[in-house]
Amino acid sequence: MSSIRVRIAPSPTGPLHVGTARTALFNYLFAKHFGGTFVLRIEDTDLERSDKKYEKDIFDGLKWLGIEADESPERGGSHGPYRQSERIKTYKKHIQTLLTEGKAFYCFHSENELAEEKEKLLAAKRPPIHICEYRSLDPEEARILTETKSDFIIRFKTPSGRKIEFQDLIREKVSFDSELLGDFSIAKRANVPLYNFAVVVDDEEMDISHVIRGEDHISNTPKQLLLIEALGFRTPQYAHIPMILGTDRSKLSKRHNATSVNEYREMGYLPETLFNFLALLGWNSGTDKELFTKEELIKEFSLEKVQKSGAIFDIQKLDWMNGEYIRKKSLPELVELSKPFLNGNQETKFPKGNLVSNDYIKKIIALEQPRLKKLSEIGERTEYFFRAPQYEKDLLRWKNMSDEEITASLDKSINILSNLESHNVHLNARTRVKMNISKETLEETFLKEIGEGDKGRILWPLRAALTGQKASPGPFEIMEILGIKKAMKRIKTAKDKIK
RNA sequence: GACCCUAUCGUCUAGCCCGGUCCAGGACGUGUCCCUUUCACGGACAAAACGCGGGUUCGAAUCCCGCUAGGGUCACCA
Repeated sequence: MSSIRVRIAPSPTGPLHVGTARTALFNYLFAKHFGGTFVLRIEDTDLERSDKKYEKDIFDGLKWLGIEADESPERGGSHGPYRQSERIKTYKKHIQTLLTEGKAFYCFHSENELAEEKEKLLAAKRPPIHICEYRSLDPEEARILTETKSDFIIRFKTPSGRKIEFQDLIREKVSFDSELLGDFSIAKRANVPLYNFAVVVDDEEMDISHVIRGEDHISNTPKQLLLIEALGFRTPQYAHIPMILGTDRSKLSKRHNATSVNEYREMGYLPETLFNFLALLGWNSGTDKELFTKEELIKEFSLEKVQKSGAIFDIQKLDWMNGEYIRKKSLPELVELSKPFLNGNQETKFPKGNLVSNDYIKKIIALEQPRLKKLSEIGERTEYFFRAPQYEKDLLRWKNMSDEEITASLDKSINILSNLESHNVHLNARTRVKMNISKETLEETFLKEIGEGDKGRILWPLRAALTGQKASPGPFEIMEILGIKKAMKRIKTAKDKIK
């Protein structure tokens, strides 16, 4: 059995797009499932638009997701170089072959002429394809012309009346008529290869066995097949995967969603979330299982289960899944992951002179772990642990309590707390260990004091005074971390608000 | 406009190849309830789909044809 080699070939003209990442993921899963090789090559012959900074973004994004290439510009490999810009010699050779065999020709039309022609055809409601008059120009004449004219491109002499068919691994049989292809371009100016030509050459020379790519490439396939045939190359297996759609069902665009992997990373999504989520976009295991580890995905993945129709990127499901993965994290891991999101707001969240211990952060994060959907939420949600909360006095009101009742409620809390506090001071003095009062003790004491009544009458104003939030963890857990002193201070502040 | 691809709950999808077990299953989201001072977590329940029209068949989400709708592609971008 011949070995499986797949590739992705992003062009570094923008940050790593989630669509590209998903294509990379499918290629990766497919290759790893069969113990094959995953190649990452960079399509950067379009120098004007390519940028090293984006190349790095692509490498980093893929690495962050856990999609490691076996061969790439960074890692090297047996089939390099892996940047198109470094493979120019190879392309030249094959362009020359096509030219001398009369399968390609020089075209001396100017861009303006071409644009005009296209416009006319479109206006006449005809397919805007270019069948070039230069295709039948005498090769010798053409060669002489290339010396005088600098502005020319090389086109493939598309045979007419051919039916081009291929078996797509996902869509079964797909067929095209060569008549609709026109004499497509394969290189510009001084032998700079164009996409359709370059992929074909690279795929051949890199021994690519399976081409798994987005559905938007279906219509490129017949051109590539023609080139493969003309050059006498081996034909890879094709699999065209559905597109990722925006909420309006069109191609995922910036207008409706974040589109780069990096943006999701910055929003506090975990790499395993995105890995899992992207894998499920257009593929499923055929079971009810939805949460998969990378290893499980590699084991389960198969092209037969890939969907044929496009899939909308549903951010709500992504949020849910991220929450699931956040809950799966061990606390120390989550603390490490959360730190960048806390440090980002160092100024406001950690006021000067208020050094916060790792232990303190750990406790806070433990409290938020079940509620978190995105790491980026952590800063805002835990702000009241670092500074006194700001809020309107009405927040303190439970149901329709009067101001007097609220004051009484807060007094009661102060009462309970000061009793506990003095008891604790004694205890700490005896054991010489300074300890906060545990949430269990707090809860037990409060519940005993409240008795059978409506717990909300005490607990809501208390929690509101502590956090200044409509929603938060419970007061006992908060006070355990915050300490009785600060808690009492906040309750007093609340009382002042009522007055 | 031409060509190509696609079509099950709002969304991701199972089922379709090998018609009956599907008055269509799961998940997200939504709603109600339970837990609960609040929010979340957890639990229970509910509403929610076979695009339309013709066939074939005793029987069609499943097979065939047409229509419609959506998307993609038609570069000296990739």
